[in-house]
Formats: sequence, C-alpha cells, structure tokens
Amino acid sequence: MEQEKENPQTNPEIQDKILLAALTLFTNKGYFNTSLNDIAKVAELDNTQIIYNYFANKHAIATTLYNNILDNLSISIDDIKRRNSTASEQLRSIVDLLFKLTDDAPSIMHFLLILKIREFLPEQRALNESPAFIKILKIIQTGIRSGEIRNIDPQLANAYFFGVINNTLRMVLNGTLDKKADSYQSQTWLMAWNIIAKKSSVF
Amino acid sequence: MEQEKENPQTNPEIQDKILLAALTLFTNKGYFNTSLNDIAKVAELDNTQIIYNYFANKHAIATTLYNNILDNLSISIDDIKRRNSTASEQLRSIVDLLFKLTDDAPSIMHFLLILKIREFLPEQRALNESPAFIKILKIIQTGIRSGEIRNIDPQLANAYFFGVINNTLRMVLNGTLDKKADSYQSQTWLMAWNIIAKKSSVF
DNA sequence: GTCTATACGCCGATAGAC
DNA sequence: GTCTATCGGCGTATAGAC
Repeated sequence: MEQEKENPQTNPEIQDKILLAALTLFTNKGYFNTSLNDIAKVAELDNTQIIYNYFANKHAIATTLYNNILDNLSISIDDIKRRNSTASEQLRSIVDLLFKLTDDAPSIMHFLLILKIREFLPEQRALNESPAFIKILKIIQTGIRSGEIRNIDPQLANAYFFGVINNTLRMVLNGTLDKKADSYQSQTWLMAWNIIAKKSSVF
Repeated sequence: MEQEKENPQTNPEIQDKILLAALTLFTNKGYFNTSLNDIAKVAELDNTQIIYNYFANKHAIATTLYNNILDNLSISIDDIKRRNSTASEQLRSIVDLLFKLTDDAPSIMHFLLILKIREFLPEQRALNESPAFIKILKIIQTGIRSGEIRNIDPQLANAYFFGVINNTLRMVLNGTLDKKADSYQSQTWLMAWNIIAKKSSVF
C-alpha cells in the first residue's frame, strides 16, 4: 500500500521517469499542489493510471523518493569515511558533496533543505534521525574526542557548522546568492570549520 | 477576496482567535492539512461559516497572518535601530528578540523559519525581500562600511550569521536541542558574531 | 449575524473492458 | 499492461432561511 511495488511488470525506466517528475514537481510546486496528473504529464506518460503500475499511490512515490535520497546520501558518507581519516577531512568531503549536489542536482538539495517533509510524510522519522545524519553527528563526536573540534555539545557544533553550510546553500537554491554554489565553497567551508575547530589553524 | 474584510461587523477578539488557531494549526499540521473546520474547532466557534464574516477565504487568513508577523518584526527592528547605534548592538538586539520569540511564541518562529510559505502564498514576495529582512541586510552593510564587520559580500555575511542563529533556533523548535533557546543564546551569539566581525575582539 | 443545507470542483483511487 | 469511465470523499464556498 505504502510502498513501491516489488515486481513492476514494466520498464524500470518509467519508474525513474515518474520519480524524477515527482521530485521536480514536489520541489517546484510542493507536494500538495502536485496532482498525479501533473506527474504523468511531466513524466510523459500517455495515461495517469500507468503510475499505479509502479506505485500504490501518491504517498508511496514520495516515500520512495525520500528513501532513495537518504540511502544514497548514507552510502556516500560511508564512502567518505572510508577514504578520509580525520574529522576535518571527512567533514570537508561532505561539504564538497553538498556543494556539488547543489550545482548538479539542485532538486535533491531542495528536497533535503527546503521541503517540509513531515508535512506530507508524517510517519517518516525526522531527517536528523536518519542514518546519514546520525553518521555526521558521530563524525563530529569523534572530532571532539580526538581534539580536532572544540569541546562543546555535539548537537550545537552540528547546528553551527551546518547552519553556515546549509543556509548558504539555501540562498544559492533560492537565488538570493546569485552565483553557483561552487564559487562560495572554499570560503564557506573555512567559516564553518573555524567555528567548531579547536584552533583556527586553517588561517 | 484575498484580504481581510475591512469592516468586520463583529467582535475583533474572534478575528484574533481565528488567526491564533490558524497559526497553531498551520505550524503543527501544515497549511494543506488544515481545514476551515479544524480552525473553527480550535478557535471554539460554533460554526465554521463564522470564519467567512472575518475572512474571504482560507488563503486570506494565511495572508493576514504573514503580514501581521512581518509587520510586527519590521516595527521591532525599527525600534531596535532607534535604541542602538552600532551594527553589533543592533544585531545583538535582533538576536535577543529572535531567541525570546522562540521561547515565548514558538509558533511565530516556526512560521518564519520552518514553514515553506511560498507553497501556500505563492504570490507573496519572499521573506528576504520583505522590509524587515531588507533592514537587517542594511544593518550588515552599515557594519561593513563602519569597519565593524569584515569586508565580504553582505548577502554572504547575512547567510553565515543567520545560518548559525536560525539553525540553532530551528533545532530548538524541533526538539533536537532540548533546552530553552535562552540557554544557548550567549554562546550562539558569540559564534555568529565572530564569523563576521572584523576582529574576534569579543573573546 | 447565525446557522443549515447544499452545491461544486478537484483529485485520488477503483472497476472493468480490451 | 493499457486505457476509459467513473466512483467517492473531502473541503471550500455559496445560498438562503431565520
């Protein structure tokens, strides 16, 4: 009922088209302003009802989107942790990923940073309770123990660091900052990192 | 049609009750999950139709709420500018106001920081184009000219400073930070100010 | 100005022919 | 698996009696 059907008897490309159309529409107009008809049109389906071959209902489309995005993020973070040893390097790589996503896949970042997901997926756990975000908090905790990060409440460090990062990206997404995210990245990273770093050794 | 009726022939207290009920419900459940019936119930009206004596439609309720909140904010900022001379003092007072509001009127801050207003009020200008937020940007620009604030893009300074402030308040509002906003205020102000201040003279 | 009744539109979802 | 037809519900808004 609430999930993606397990055996879509049809083209998996169509499923992707539906998900992509839904992502675009949800971020542009909002979940409640988007009808299944809208999704079918943007996905270039002949018929609205085709959607029901792939998803039980509109809600299931949003759930799948949400899970796909968070799963990918979680996998990327695992990868980053494997490739980098220090908290500083790991956070630096995560910031790198988020800025890249903002330029290359703004809808995904819009979904994560701007949409009020609880409004249409009330049964899903909050973003900061998802594996991806728990892993980020753990990186911060590790950084505090290793002495890289100042000894403050990890949640506060998290709030400060990603306050700077995410707010900058939000302003790129909504056009208040008019250049590509990429052009703000190095400066923004420095600012965010220096807030929580033990010494401002980066300057 | 889209506005509050000019001559409500009835009790203005009822209008306030409707607005307060709507604010509560919009922030708790979201605009689209809130029906006029819900609002009537929370406002303790005998009848849903009474709402139409005060507002042309649901949309007009949201518009009035939005304008009231932004008007009050703008007035408070005018007041703050009158009472304080330096950019640092003015920003400090604005932060003070925002933290107070978070503890005393969380719905208002929830409306400002968490709701995706464009989704249900698409015709309204964006938050950062409202008088209140333009005034804040001007304070930052003044601070840069006077040498209090480092010479960077004012919008970037804005993004960094309020990234820290607003993200902290967001986490208080959603419970990720479990104490009152008040207990994080002085530390958070220091962090935010030191990002944009010319010298870290505050330490 | 209050309140009941009801119209109307939209949209999600189902049924069933092919 | 496609597609047409249609149901049913919800919620906004109107009409009109009192």
